[in-house]
Amino acid sequence: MAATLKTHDSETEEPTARQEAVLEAVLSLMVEEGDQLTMAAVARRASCSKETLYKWFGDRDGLLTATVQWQAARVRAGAYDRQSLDIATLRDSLKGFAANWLSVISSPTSIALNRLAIGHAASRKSNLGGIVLANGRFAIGERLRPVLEAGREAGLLHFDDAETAFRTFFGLVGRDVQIRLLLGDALVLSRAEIMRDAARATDQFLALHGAATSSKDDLAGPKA
Amino acid sequence: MAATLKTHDSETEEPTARQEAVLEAVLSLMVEEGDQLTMAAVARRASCSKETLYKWFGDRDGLLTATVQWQAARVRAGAYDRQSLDIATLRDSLKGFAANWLSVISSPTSIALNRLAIGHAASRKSNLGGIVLANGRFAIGERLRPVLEAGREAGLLHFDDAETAFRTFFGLVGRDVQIRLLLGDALVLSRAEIMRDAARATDQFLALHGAATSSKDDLAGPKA
DNA sequence: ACTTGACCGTACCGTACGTTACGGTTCGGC
DNA sequence: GCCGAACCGTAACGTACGGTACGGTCAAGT
Repeated sequence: MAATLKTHDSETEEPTARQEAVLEAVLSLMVEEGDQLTMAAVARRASCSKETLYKWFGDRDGLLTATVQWQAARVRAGAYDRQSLDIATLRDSLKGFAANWLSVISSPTSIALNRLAIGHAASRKSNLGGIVLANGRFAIGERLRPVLEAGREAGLLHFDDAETAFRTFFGLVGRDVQIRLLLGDALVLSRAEIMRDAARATDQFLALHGAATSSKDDLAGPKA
Repeated sequence: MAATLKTHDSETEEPTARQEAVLEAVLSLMVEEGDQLTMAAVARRASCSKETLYKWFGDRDGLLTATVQWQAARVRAGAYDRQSLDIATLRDSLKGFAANWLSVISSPTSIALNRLAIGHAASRKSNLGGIVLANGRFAIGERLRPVLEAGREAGLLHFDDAETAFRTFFGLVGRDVQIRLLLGDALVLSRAEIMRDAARATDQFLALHGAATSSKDDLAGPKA
């Protein structure tokens, strides 16, 4: 028997294939219909009964939580290992992170998911926003931190606080993209544009924190 | 008689004082309860009848639209006139814009309003997201553009495209603040932090686009 | 063949909420 | 003092949807 996915709060058993099909249905429904994310619609789309939904996921919130967690688990891209860390490798790593992040936040799935989580954050219940944050913004922060630290140790980067440096990078990459997309702006990012923006953001970040411009260190954290 | 506010789509008559009180009630309810933004609750909070709400605003969407437009109209801060444009004045202008923007996006009102608009953008109806975008992100872009252009004409700034330069500034200022707040992260920005972040973002922007660092021009738009 | 259990499809229930209707009150104009 | 318009408070209606119950089907085990 596939135990209820939501026995506790953080207990995350792997969903079965059939259950994954249900989550896929939730996701597709979220992306296509946006609004009509009703239990009946999910059951119809997934060709399963509502009773099964409730048995597997407890309630509507459990289903949404499971969907968010499942999708979040799929997003993780491969970690960038620090090989011979020269400036070219570092730049490529940063560009890779930037391009990956832009791809994620501009994908219809991410947009729908973030809209859902934001709507949920308005009401207090069930921490969808926290899950999305932990697996999006904070996950990429944790994955990028070692790269930045390694860059600093190799003398390629200068900054005081890795977190602050990351947030600068985050801002340079994302700019107004996510908020515009969430608010329904018809902004399309082609693959080429993503690569171009990733390169631009990386160059800007290196201009601020790269070792080449040694006189810019203080920009990492002005003395309050 | 106070005509219905939503006779057409873009026809925006000024609300009367009493109507403003209603909109204020909507806003406060949105901020406090987040979720429970029901017509009955609005009527109760505003001490008016539901019938009056429907007479004035047509339907729920009309009420929300009127609220968003009314709030948007209040946000406009004074435009910064270009006096003697030296580098100190320019820096102060940029810092002022940054601090103002950070104050806006971190205010409970803005958070609630953006959540509402984002939730609405999921369903296709009634362009709340467009209104918020037009009066937020794009309005500040339009107001900042002349400052940037003047800075360039005065030889204080270097960039190819004002829009691109603005988006860089936007990213440096906002970073991850808005998305984190929208997703319910307990991030508090004190007045001092806002000022510090505004200064940091301004310094970073000037490091990228300021005339002092003449070798960084190409960062405004790398050649694909 | 019979039982068991997982599951589908559908009908059903209760509630929340948008919307409408209506009686009562206040107030400006005559 | 009377009338009508604007408005308040509340009740009522219809619907959408979360959640539950139940009968029917299929497959596996005995």
